[in-house]
Amino acid sequence: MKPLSGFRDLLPGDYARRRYLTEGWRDVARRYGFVEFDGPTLESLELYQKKNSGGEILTQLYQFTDRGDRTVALRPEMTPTLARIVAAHDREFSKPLRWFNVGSCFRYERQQRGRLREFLQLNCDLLGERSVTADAEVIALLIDLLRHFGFGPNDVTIRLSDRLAWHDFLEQFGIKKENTADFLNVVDKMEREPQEKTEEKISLLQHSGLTVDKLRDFMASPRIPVLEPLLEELEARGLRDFIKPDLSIVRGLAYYTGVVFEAFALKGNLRAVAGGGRYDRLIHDLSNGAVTLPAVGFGMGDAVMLEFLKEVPRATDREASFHQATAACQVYLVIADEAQRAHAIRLAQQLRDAGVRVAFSLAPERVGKQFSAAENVGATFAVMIGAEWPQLKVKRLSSREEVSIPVESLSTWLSSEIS
RNA sequence: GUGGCCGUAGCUCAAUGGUAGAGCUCCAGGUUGUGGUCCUGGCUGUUGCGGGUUCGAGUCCCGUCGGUCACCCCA
Repeated sequence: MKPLSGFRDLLPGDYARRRYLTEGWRDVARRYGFVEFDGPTLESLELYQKKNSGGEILTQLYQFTDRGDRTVALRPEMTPTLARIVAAHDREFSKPLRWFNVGSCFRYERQQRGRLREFLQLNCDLLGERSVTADAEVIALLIDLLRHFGFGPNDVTIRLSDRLAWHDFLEQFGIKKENTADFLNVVDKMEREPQEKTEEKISLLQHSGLTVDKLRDFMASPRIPVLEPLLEELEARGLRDFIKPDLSIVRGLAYYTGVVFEAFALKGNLRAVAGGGRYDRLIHDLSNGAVTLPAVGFGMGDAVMLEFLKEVPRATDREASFHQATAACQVYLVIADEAQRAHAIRLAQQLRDAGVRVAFSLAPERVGKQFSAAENVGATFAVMIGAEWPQLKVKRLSSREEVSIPVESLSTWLSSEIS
């Protein structure tokens, strides 16, 4: 019996990796004053259809009709849920809101490395603030998340763009607002398509004098005026190294209105590890105009991150030390003399009361086996309880150093050794 | 959704169309107090599944399911 395609069983080792990731996410998000919230995994299909998410994501929905004849969908992303919740509780919170969430999302896609049908996503959103500082704050949080896991500017780049730059550009050529979305779609694809195809697409849109060359010139322009204030803020934070302005980033979701960005892994042939942007109209539209809240945020997926962590040695080392520090057990009691078992069990209990992670052999076993078991559960120390009770031998398994100490000083000894 | 490659023991893999194997893991031993590298023994397979060709199919053909890579797109 295997799980469904694109879904995962998490064995303890896998789950430890997930914990490393999610604990890091929460730790860094809280450093920025973000608070955690959650919402339902299943939503009304309508939430995603209403001009909101738009585009590709609608074709990837896990949707069905429930027993009450409601058309529902597993959430493919968190933002519509967040927007719905915030619109409903607008008056209960002072602004701005700094909210984050860690939860499962679902997309019916063909799976490959770093892409699954159920994945965990970190979502961080700053709501109720229109200023560029809010954009900077959110992008700084994204960068700090990456730095926290050991990634530097040589490992990952934030490609940064702004849809406003495109709106201004299109206005010069008299391209109508209703054609903007189609046009951004052309930009989104032009990196990957032959020039003739791009030309053909452009000619289909009503315009005056726009050519592919002009488009390329614009995209190659060294300065993007609308981005300057944001870049200055990031410079002031010392995070400019991570940023690469890139007008080809427009993103597929329909609701973005301003700055958009994607964090790209430069190693391991991976894909975007995170993406987001400003969506100042989503909450307004979702609430039919009842609530207007500007917002900016991003999502980061676990599937790509878990692969990415394996690609960068510095990140891998950092993760390894986490796993060592959180191993199943710190102390393994080796019962060398069965006559002392009662003492050993009492000792185990005392240590556990003191917060130490302790295990021991549940049945009589050869000392050699017990040492193997100590190794296998990742214990730092083996404490041997034998005929010389109440004297104990304490062995550090990594170095094989052994000291002999009386049982009453074990607790003190351990607390000074376990850092 | 489109295309390429691959499905053999828990894992990694082998087997010119002719009796399904190895290494690792796991389990039990190496008699009575010391583990990562020793020795011995043991367990596990409807060769992904279903058809077909053949005296005979893990091997060839078709379908199907699963994995993987690329496209697509994105976390």
